[in-house]
Amino acid sequence: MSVNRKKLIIEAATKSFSLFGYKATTMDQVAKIANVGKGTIYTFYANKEELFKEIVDNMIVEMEQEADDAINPELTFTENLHLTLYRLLEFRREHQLMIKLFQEEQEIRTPAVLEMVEEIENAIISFIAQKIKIAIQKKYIKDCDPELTAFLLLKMYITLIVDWERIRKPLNKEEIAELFDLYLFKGLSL
Amino acid sequence: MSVNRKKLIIEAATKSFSLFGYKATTMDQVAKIANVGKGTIYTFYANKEELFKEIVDNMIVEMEQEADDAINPELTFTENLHLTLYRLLEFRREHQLMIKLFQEEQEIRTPAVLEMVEEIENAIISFIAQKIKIAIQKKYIKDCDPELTAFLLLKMYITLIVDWERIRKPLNKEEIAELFDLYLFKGLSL
DNA sequence: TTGATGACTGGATTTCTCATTCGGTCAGTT
DNA sequence: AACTGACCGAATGAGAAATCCAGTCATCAA
Repeated sequence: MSVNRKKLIIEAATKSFSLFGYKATTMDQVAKIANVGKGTIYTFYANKEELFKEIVDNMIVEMEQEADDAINPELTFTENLHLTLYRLLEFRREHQLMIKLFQEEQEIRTPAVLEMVEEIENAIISFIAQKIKIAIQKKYIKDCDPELTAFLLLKMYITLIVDWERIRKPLNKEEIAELFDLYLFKGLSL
Repeated sequence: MSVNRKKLIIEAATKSFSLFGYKATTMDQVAKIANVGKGTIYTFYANKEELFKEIVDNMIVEMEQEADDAINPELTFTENLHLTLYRLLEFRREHQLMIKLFQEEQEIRTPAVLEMVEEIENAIISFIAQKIKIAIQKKYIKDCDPELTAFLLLKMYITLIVDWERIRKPLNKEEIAELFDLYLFKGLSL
């Protein structure tokens, strides 16, 4: 083959979805950026949604890698969990495609986007649940439902970082780590 | 006076807002149900929004009374907190006006409704924060920011009852009480 | 004279119509 | 056989016209 057309398409689509979101990206546009006939895209992907899924799945892999990189074996489980969650939320906050996706989820509610956002949430929860499962096995924490715990941890994290900021003063990284430790690990009881 | 027109208006407005929501309730409709001229409403309330606020504020008072009724002095603080939060969320789930409000908040996003929903949330948080503050004074729980804690407790409760149900099997009252106790009071650490 | 009223107004919203856009196909080209 | 882009029609958007409704105020009844 002369050039890797599939790669060109993926790059073009990533660029376009990140820049304009799902709805505002047209297949003509992707074809043009990729220097490829529109029909060629359909030899690799059945439809726009499948192309989108490929791009999002790539991003999820990238995100999980970043989260893994945040882990430092020198630190305790709690500290690492904090770092991981923080990195995941940072990724959500900084990554162009994520930003566009959440915007589109809120404002336009494109069904394909709602679906993908759900997939991203599930990927995050599975990722955390995996870490929790290991922590239970290694007796770092009490026995509990890993999925439910992961779900709760994430929600609590989002509450501390995003929701609380919306109504009161934002918290810095250290304060969040402290609160996280207080509420979920030490517990409120004396 | 022959009849208490203000009372008639409040009753009519409560009925209409509960049945049709804010947007779909017309001042003509309220006037008709109350058997009152439309202009009369404007002698008591400056505009539709003020009338709405009166109705919502009445509901908040009712809700707080119900939550207080749920408290049983024989039980521990944790158990009572659980009962209170549970009752608050039950009220939210059962009360016709609440249901309509949350629906309208999600689907139509009427600004006046968004504002009122926020006021309701704030009322709930203040209510819980008050209980927390007392619990700290009486040394039932660790020292912590009462507002932030109330906020987190409520969010966590909603997560356990509403959000988790959406993606997995719903939890019953006892399971919630148990999880609530595990996560927030005992903590995950061994 | 005063509290009550409902016809009236105009800005906002909805509905209808027509024009445009874009996902997906396929006949033709290389 | 791989690739292309003109073409199709369903979906969406823009614009105009019709309708709705919050809020006013001239009028009325007591």
